[in-house]
Amino acid sequence: MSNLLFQLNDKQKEAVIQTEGPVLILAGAGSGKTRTLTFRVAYLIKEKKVPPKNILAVTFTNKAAGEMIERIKQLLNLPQNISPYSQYLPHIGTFHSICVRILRREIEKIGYKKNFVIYDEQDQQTLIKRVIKDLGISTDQIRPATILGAISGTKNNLIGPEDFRMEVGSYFEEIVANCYEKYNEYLKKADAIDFDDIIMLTVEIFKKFPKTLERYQELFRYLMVDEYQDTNQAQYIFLKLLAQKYRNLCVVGDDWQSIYSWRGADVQNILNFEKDYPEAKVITLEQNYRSTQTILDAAYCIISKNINRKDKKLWTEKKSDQLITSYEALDEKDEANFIAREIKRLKKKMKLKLSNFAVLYRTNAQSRVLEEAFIKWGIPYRIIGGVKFYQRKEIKDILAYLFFIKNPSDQVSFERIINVPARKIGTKTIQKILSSKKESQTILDRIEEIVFGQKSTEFLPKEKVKRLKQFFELIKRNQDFSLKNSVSKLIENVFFESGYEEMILKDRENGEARRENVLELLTVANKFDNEENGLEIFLEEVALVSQTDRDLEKLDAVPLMTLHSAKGLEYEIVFIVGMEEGILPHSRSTLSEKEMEEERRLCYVGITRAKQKAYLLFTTSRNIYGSTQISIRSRFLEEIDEHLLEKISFEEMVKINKKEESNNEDFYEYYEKKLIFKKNNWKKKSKLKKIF
DNA sequence: TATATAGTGTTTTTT
DNA sequence: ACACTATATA
Repeated sequence: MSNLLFQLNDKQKEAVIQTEGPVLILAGAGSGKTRTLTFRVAYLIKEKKVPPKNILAVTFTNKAAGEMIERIKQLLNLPQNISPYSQYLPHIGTFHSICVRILRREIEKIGYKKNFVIYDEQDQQTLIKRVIKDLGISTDQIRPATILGAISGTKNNLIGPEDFRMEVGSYFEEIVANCYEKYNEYLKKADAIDFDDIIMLTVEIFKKFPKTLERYQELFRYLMVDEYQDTNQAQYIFLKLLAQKYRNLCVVGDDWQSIYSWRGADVQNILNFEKDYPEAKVITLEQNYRSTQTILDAAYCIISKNINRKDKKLWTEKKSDQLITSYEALDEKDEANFIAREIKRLKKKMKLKLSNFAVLYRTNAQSRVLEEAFIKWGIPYRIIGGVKFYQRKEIKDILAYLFFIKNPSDQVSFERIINVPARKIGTKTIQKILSSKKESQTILDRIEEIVFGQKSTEFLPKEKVKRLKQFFELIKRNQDFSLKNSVSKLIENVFFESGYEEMILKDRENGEARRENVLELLTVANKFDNEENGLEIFLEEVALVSQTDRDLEKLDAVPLMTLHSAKGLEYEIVFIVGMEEGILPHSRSTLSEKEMEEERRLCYVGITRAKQKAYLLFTTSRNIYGSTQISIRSRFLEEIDEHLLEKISFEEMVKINKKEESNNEDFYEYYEKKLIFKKNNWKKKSKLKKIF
């Protein structure tokens, strides 16, 4: 182990051996924070002889947790196939996965059933719409998403419906208060909790039951938290309560990379750590192992304009041989073509893989033009983020069947599947079933009653009863089936029997692809086939896992993603597009200084992803919401010192490419046309547009 | 209940 | 430009 410490620099070592008491590690971009954290865990176990089960490490993504477990296994020389719940491994997971585990054991204390289901964003949407409808609120003025956002923010601040009502100060808040109450009521009726509840209810239990809290304080004696700048109030209190007794709380983060405040993350948590824990040891990791000094300097130019931050100065031993390149494109198409061109050129010249590049943008809408250009130039690309696997309709539908089979009270899942595939059962019939249902009755039981009851045809038309009976039998059959068969077999069964397969294959265009998605789900489910209560574990995992780790990394392709998705990643060459006022910084952020600081951090995160070189692109004019607008260079671009920048004009770009690749017909032809286009000025734009 | 049409609002999304 | 949703109509 002490051998291993040689692999760390002095500051990192300091952070590792300071095992007792509160520790704040301010880890700059690329300073090896995950490495430090992992070593610290290994050090605690090997040198300090702390039992692994007394260590809790919290990350923000399942991916990060998975990677950390892998690295710790290696450091501790543990077998690869060891169970993640083994006593030889510390507890490592996201806030949500840790809290769900706690809730499964303790939630009955506060009157919930312990086999609750977890509603994701889509489920929440459906539920809140139902609430709004039932309360008779008009959606002309207020959008469901706004109300949901307000409720979520409130939950993140640990404010319950009653407390919220007391603080109501406006008409809008009054509506939110009403919705909040009913929303929670409906959740409870469906034995469901939402993402925010996972943390909030755990804290509630800790506060109400000191004995229970103490048990967890004893268990998690050593606490470590990654990405601390992204914690919200609820998570902050959760940690505070757990750390109260032993005060062994080590947090790692970088206030300069806080980019999720709009989701409730509070930078103040990291900025105030020393106030909360006056005896805290503060260690700053400033040596950067990723980028060149030029990149670090340029990034510093931008971040240094922020007032609300701790100061630090990143440095590197890497020498800089490349400046930051800025390119003024004619429009977004030229911008995209420049990148495609440049990637082709550099890939050859520097012997890079496509996955060594990355294109980053502020908004998802910007990806389309890029995709078109990559297709045109025949460059494989991959969109990171975007529509997630588990959010695709066919996957959600099949999962809803499983959820309903497992929990026949689950109203959201019920409404999702009752008429998919079409069974001619609409809102009217659904309404009748639900409103006639007794409190203690499951939805399925009520349907059974209707279908087999004496006066069934008085209650509903014959046709509907027949359809409902088919649905009832489908669910019943599969409930029985699920008792004797594996999850994957169950999925298969549901997929065929429900007529879902038949339905999606009618979609000539995407049917086959959608079918393959379901088959992909089957592959995921296979992993749970040998587990005791496979269905349960499978649904749990599916509710908490996003799709990030499912990216097929095999194919070499250029990753395209938002600046947010890029956090934590690194690439040799990084392109940031749309360095324009209104895009980066985004127009919605220009009103408040706080939000402007976040945009600046976003830009900082983007630039510091680059190991060798960063390109900053902007346009002269851009098509936005269907109309062309003249663009203004981003203030962030102006903030970078002149001597760090190399500006390439359109003509220079053409010259470089002609010289280096005069044999490429495609390219030659394209730029000839573009040159003519530019000479011909703006007036003829529409005419020439057709050529490209 | 399914489908056509007009109207609307456009950030970011680790769980 | 475009996708999504609420409303009208078959």
